[in-house]
Amino acid sequence: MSHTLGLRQAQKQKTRQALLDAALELLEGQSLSSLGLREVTRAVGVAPTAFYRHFRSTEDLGVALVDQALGSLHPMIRSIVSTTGDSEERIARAVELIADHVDAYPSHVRFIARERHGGVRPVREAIHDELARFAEEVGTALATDPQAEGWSDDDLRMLAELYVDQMLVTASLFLEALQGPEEERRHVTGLAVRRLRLISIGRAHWLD
Amino acid sequence: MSHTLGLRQAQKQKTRQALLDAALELLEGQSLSSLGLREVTRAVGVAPTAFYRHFRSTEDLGVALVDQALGSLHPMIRSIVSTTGDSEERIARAVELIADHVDAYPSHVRFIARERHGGVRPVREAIHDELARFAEEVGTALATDPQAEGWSDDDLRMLAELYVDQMLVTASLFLEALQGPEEERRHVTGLAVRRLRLISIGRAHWLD
DNA sequence: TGTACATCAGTGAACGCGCGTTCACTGATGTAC
DNA sequence: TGTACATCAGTGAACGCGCGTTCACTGATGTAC
Repeated sequence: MSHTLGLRQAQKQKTRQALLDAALELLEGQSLSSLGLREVTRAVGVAPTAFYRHFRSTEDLGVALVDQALGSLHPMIRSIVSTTGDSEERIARAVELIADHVDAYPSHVRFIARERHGGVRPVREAIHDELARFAEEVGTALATDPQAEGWSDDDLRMLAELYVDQMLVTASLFLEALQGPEEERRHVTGLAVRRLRLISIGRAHWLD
Repeated sequence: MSHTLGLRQAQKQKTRQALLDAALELLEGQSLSSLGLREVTRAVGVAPTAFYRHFRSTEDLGVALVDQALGSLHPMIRSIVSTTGDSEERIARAVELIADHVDAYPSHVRFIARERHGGVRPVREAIHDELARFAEEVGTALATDPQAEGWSDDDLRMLAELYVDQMLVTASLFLEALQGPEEERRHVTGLAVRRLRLISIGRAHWLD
């Protein structure tokens, strides 16, 4: 029979997740470097000291949030990468998937955009490392594409990083448009599609 | 005869600038949303209350920093835009100018990268507005290029924004490489050049 | 199944500290005559 | 040029407050027999 968590462990996980969720919500209006431990526990409804049963510090909590936020991004990247069809179809599908992701996890996207260049080094580095892994994955996928014939490893890596960057920039634009009218979101969609189209054209003529 | 500031006004400006400089330095290790007024005055060596003679709050100081940081960026953009020569020469020159700018004003670049998606709305908006003006300027310059014939206003705008984004991304990469070995900086240079080259190629074949 | 003991997530009081903000002030600079 | 008054950048004491961290604790859950 499979191992079920004891009651105690399960309750602990629940509190931990509540702390992470509360922190993420509080981070919509501020940066991690100003997030207080007491703020978080107050939002959850536990004593401040309970925080230490789960994290050493808010910095430590921030690193855990990176795992969570980029964990939700990973499947989306896999989807985009594994989409089949011609260039134009794949672009449309990628932008659609990004928009859906922002709808589903706006606070994850905000957290990553904010802390990617934020004031807390370990968090910045965790994001950086994870994004490098994404680029690696995208690069590997690109390498299997017939279009990649004749490309150097360095150039493929460059393209992969450009795609990952564009994905984050696009997600960030959708996030800004989240509150706005439908028209604004369509504008972002159009912009993102044309950016990717330009990159795609550049890619097609790279070896000319 | 020209108007010279009185002694009193001159001294006030000096203190104000000292506050801005001290804040910028403190912001190398944290975000604006956690910057304290007392920290800043302590670094300058004035009483905490003196702060209020110059700014309503650290948020207000942040907006003033945006003016200063993007003010230093503006001439660089003009330089890049007004560079003549073929595509490859202009790309090399642009990347060189960006690298030099990061060397000259690393804390300006760090501040903009950090607060562009940071936790303080008025600062975020001030950066956003100013970057939109930069894109406008780049777009106007692009429109005069013979290569722009047949391009829609929307597509030109898209390209201009892509260039402004790339400039910031590149500046941010140079910033990360600032502490590292010369080799890393050459790597960033190569990467940035090839990114711009890919965009340039996409641009050349946009109307195919 | 029942009992005795161990574990440990969450508590609540207490601490010293630095924060932002107020206020009446001082004394150098500026201005009017 | 000198004098009398106004301005105002910077001061220093005081305030109430929320912060992160410590500590001994409680009582539900887990384990050994």
